[in-house]
Amino acid sequence: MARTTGSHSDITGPRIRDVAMRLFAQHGYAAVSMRQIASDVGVQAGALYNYTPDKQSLLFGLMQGHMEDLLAARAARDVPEDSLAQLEDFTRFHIAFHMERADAVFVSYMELRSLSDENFATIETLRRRYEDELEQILRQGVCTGVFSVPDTKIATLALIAMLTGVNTWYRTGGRLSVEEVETIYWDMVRKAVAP
Amino acid sequence: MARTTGSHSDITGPRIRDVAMRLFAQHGYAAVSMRQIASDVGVQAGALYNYTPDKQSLLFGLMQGHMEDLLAARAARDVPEDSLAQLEDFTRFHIAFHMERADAVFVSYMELRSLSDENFATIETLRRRYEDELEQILRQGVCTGVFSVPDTKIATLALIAMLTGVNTWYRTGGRLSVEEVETIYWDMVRKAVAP
DNA sequence: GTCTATACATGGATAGAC
DNA sequence: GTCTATCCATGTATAGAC
Repeated sequence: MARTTGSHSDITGPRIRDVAMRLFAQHGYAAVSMRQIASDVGVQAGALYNYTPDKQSLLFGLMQGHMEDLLAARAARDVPEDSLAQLEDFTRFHIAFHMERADAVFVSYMELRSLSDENFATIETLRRRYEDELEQILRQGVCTGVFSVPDTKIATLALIAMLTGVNTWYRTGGRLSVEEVETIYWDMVRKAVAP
Repeated sequence: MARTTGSHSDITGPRIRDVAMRLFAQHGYAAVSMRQIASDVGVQAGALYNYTPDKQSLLFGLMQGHMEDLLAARAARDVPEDSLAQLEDFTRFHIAFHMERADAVFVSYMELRSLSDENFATIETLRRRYEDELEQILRQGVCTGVFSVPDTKIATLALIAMLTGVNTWYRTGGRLSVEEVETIYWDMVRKAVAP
């Protein structure tokens, strides 16, 4: 059936999000203009406001979407029984998920300060929920003597920082596959928390 | 002796750098205006240009100064003989140095993309030189069997990411002293690279 | 060395025609 | 749903007086 010329609501929306994510990751939220986003999408600046009330909401939607994808993907996973297998599963999941979404990870970490207070609180809650999963694994393992760490909260943050650091150097098409990177990091994680 | 009223070249210069570092860390380079920096310093915007040719040079000077401080502080240290002691020394040095300069560390990492191509290359060279020191320690230790890591380059980046991650959670005046934090991280680093 | 004043570009966001 | 045109705020940087 016929559609009015120039009407692409089902295409333009996702395209705006894709382009904004890429530009925010590359140059930073504050350094990217709505005109630049529109130009890359192939529309005029005014058209963007059919999809987002303002620039801040566009950023927040991207970050919230990323965090919810992360939690949903994590929740969809079968959790092994013993602590060591759980930690390996978390490590491999974290690396694989984050390597596939370099832009979203970068934006979600770097642009926390660009969020309004209210939006920041929302994202922080989601991020904390994810961190808590790792801390639970560590805490239980410490209880049963499978792991030994000086402080489960600090170890959680230290491991996540280490794992997310993959994004600073990994480039798709490099000499290592995702699985090889997973294995390299798992080796270090396993030993770092060993008794 | 008398000084012309309103003349403070020896005070204003450092103040501009301090204020700019703090504001860049808090809001990001692109989000901070020269007017805002001037306002916090207590001068008019035009006066800033007696101290920096432009905003980009101000950022670059801050980052270059930080990296040179880092390398100088590192070079001033006595290097222990055996690999394990070298790694502990590096770990404690990195944490203590970075914890004391949270703003500079944050800016130097987050604002790499705000640098011009030429300035970026200069900073990258300095950063690489620092990373190479850690990689040398790891490489030698692997040779002599003191350490075992899957890949010294990746291990270097993983450890630095983990250590620098302290800055995401540590706040001065918290429950842990700098030395306690050093010890907690050293425990994990030591084990992570153990054979 | 700092000020006031300003040139000039670019930003977010909106109004109304199609 | 998109466009053109525009409002108005804010940005970097400079000129010239003091």
